[in-house]
Amino acid sequence: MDRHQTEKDDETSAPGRPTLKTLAFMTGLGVTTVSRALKDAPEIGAETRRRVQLVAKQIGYRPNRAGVRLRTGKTNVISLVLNTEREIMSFVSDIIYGVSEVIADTPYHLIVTPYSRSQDPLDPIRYLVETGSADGVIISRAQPNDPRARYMLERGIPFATHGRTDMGLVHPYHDFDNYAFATEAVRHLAGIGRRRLALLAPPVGLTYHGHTVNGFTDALSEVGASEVPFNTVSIDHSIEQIRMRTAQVMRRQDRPDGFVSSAAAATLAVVAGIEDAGLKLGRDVDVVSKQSSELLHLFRRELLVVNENFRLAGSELARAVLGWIGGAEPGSLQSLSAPGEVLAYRRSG
Amino acid sequence: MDRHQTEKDDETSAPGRPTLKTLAFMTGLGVTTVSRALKDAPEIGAETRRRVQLVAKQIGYRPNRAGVRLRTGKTNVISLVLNTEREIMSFVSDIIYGVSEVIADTPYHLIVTPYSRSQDPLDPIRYLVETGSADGVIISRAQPNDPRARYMLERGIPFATHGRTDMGLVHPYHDFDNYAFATEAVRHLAGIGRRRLALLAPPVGLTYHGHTVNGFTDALSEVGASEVPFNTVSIDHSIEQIRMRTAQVMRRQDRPDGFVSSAAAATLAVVAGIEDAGLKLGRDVDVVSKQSSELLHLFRRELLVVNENFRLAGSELARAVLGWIGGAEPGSLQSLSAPGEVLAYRRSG
DNA sequence: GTGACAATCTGTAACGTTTCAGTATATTGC
DNA sequence: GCAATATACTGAAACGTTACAGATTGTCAC
Repeated sequence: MDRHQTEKDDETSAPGRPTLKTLAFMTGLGVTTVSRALKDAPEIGAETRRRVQLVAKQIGYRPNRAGVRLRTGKTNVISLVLNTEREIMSFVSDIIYGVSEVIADTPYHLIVTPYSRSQDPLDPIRYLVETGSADGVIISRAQPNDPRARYMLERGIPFATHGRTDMGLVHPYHDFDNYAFATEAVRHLAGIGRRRLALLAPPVGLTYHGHTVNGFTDALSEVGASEVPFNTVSIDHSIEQIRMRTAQVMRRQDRPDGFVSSAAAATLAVVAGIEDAGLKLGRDVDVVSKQSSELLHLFRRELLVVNENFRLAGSELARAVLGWIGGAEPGSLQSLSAPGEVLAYRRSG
Repeated sequence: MDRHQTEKDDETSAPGRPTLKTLAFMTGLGVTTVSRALKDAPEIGAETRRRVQLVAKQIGYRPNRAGVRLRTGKTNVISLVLNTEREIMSFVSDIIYGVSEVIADTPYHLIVTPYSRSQDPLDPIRYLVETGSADGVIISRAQPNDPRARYMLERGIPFATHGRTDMGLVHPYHDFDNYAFATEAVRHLAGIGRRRLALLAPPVGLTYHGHTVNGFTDALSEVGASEVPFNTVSIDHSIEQIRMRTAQVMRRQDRPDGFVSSAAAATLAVVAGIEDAGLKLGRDVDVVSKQSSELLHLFRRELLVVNENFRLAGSELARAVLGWIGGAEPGSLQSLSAPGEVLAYRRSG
């Protein structure tokens, strides 16, 4: 009766995709043996192993994800959690591709889990953890005291953050060295004679706001330049708001003669504001901006740029999560990307 | 013995997330009844139904995806298939958010399936279909004779394409009316006195290349303007190539006095090329460009723009796939987005 | 020859869900 | 009062996988 049951289905039911049962029938072995043979278990004879693997390859066997997931809890999914309104456009695109590159030859799938302004950023994380929807999570916009990181750390679910936290807790991250970016930017501006600098910073809640501001102010005192306060807007504000505030500050007599901007789109707004005030980039004022795709030099050739590679960030983050899932020490999965030189495409005037 | 088995686990094993078994124990019903009650099956008493649903809500029951998927084959996954190298940056970002909006209050997850230049575009589709990894697929960069669409149509897997095909086969799609875009662009340029126009078109293989070219040439003869051939580059070419070719053509004496460009990034390159040749936008030549984020007017205020909304495209595509999955007629799930007016931010000179 | 032991292989159960084929109980027709 | 039928519920089996606890050999020491 058992025997009967075991054999009745498979030789006839060819149409579906092959399963362990199919392989078992074809090789004349038990499904357990096949299962173990496929993962190179030592208690299976070497020849049997090869034989099973050969047949599996030939007929294109692919383990059923639902079966594995149900049995083991392993989802083979990495979730990328993104803010629907606030992420930089090229960030989304590049980080996805970066992650994809790394997981391409693994069984992992990438799922994108979005959340919107109105929601608690913890919501999507809770969902993922409670439903066990992913083996690992990547979050962006890290905060010094990040409830999401804390939450995942408590539940023991592997994750990596884009940006660092500052809670005395150790976890994988990848970050761009925004302190170095800001200091280099200030030094460069000082080097071309700029002395009154303004910073268009990242939004206040995020960790790299602090890094950027610190780099900026440290370098200011190093080179003996002064700061023109410009903290009523951040790169998260709308193009229009940034443009207006820039125009305002540029119309004052104590206006800045140099800007440091943390994002390319925001830089477009800053330049527009400068020109609204009737001033000329490269003559009256210089702007150093981060950019993630090499387009700013087309916009205004006088712009000074520092490149940040989000695709690299994506790869690093993916590597970090996979590493943690694979059992590596979280502390060994942290990386910091150094900014390159400040690039001047061409000076005008 | 059965009895014993059935009851032994659940009252004690609280820690894990609730399953149908948990609910069955709590309500004193069988798992079958609970399962049916949760999906409002008519053969379950009205009061029982309400009771089960109440308890389920209270304890936060969520069906286990792996269980459902294994049993029914339903994955509750939509896959967005993207070309790692060729997609427009903002397209990736916006379409993901557009899709997300629509699937937010459904059980669907969005997985991103990338493929690179080197691969056959059919590869990722085959993978998805063979492994049954998604209930529905969204593809971009539709071709007149699209093997991916044909393949999925043959296997009966629901999908939607960004862009139309032209194979006499009916399937859901969303498209921007690029024919209308091109005609409007040409008319506008003619309206401001431009008579020798060049088109920076989409790459030749894609369906909307044809739409754009047809709109362009039809409108040319309508307004009695002439075409300056510019088909050695497309918007898929690199910034540098487009820039160089533009500069070349602008140095000839029979140079164009108007451009129509199908993508914003490419437009930056065109403008750079124009200026390389020592000419001035808005005086010597005008450019009408599509854009998907409202940034071009910051770049050069003389640019003429037509907006294309990729977030909308994402939503429409998601709605289309879900509709097909839900049993709607594929032919009823097609939409075309009309371009708005050509927007002139400010004329110079 | 026998007991011990390693080397290979195997069946059963379980993960959580839905479908199928029932089983009780109440209701109806007559 | 009894069969037929509707109503409300139920257990068993199956989806494909892996872990567990064997089972069957063959080999070796003595």
